[in-house]
Amino acid sequence: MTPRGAVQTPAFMPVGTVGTVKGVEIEMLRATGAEMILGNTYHLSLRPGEEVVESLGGLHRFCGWEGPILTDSGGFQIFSLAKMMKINEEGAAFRSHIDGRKIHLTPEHAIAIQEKLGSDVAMVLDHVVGLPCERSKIEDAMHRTIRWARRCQAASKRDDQALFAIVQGGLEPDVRKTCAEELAALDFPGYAIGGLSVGESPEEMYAMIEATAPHLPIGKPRYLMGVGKPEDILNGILRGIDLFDCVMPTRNGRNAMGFSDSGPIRIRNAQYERDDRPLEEDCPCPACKRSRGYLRHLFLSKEMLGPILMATHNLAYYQRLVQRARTALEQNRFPEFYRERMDQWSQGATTSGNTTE
RNA sequence: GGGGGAUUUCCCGAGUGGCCAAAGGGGGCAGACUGUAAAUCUGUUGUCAACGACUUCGGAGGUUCGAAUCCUCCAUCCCCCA
Repeated sequence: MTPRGAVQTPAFMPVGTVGTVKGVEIEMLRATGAEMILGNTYHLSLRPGEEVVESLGGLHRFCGWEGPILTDSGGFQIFSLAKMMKINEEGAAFRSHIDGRKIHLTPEHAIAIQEKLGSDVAMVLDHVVGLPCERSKIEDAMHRTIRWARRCQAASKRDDQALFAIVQGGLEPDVRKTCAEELAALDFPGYAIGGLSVGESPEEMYAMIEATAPHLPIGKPRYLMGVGKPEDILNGILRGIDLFDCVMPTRNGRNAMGFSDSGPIRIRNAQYERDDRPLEEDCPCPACKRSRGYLRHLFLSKEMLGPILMATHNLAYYQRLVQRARTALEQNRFPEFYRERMDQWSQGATTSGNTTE
């Protein structure tokens, strides 16, 4: 599927914004079962700069990950760094979050940067708006995203790099549909659904996937950007999504939350002080060779191994989750698997996060 | 033996008549985190029948309408002079 090998889908791609999946060494990352990871155009362009990455052999060699890499375009930063960004038809003008200098990111720049980084999949520059948002703004952003997608397509030259388009449209089903159809006509090798998990409810998000997916070309990868919690992943798969990425396993892991089949485990909580069990009984990750009590101790002691182990566990958990989903799909029993998982997670939630006492 | 300084809520440490259940840190407890400005952020941390009441600032008395804050004695610790 990519020049660096196939990726089994549905797949979860860990996020390595600045050329590292935070806290997780490449060896460990591979061991979790991850096949493809993310990098970020905006961040890497700011530091160390795409020229530097290129001169050091491209992003793969630079960071040591030999598998496929997808780079995000910086479109998400139009949303997340909105306070220091101005947008117009030409592109986005950022104030660097590092040193305050002005950065111009146009669709053409976004492509040029990603070509220098040498990722396997590049993303078009899109216009992400936070939700809720008034319809007129959503329409503007959607049309701009399509115009920018055309410009990205025109600027794209590397034939060893796929370029994915991104569907926008906020919470307006018909705007999503229009966007999907117009982008589908442009014949991109893959399509993403963007602008979700930016303030809306899970139900609204699922509804938007349903409003979009049917209008995307059949047989091409569908990537739900930035999503999400374990239950969001399964809900995405249920609605036909092939690719996911999210900072949640790494960030929440660093912040002492572990994911499990019984729901989230806030490992700092006093209830785990003398808990001899691993986070998850059958998990093969290095964190699960230790007790919850030990992991808690690491966090309370502010030892860096805590975040490292927890992030690693979460990535392993996410990989095992999509792996199990793949198996269930192959065996034609995904709905059962889905039901089973959702039931157990919601059970864990009703017992106030107290997983197994 | 003489002189001076200290003692504050779990810890450190502000506060020197009312606006003090008492600043600020730390620690504890709980929560948040969805294409990463995040190893970050938020709330909470005397007790209770709790928009009110009660008990706290080394101990015991006292002054005052009112004391962590002023006075007396006691205890403990530190410094200086013998």
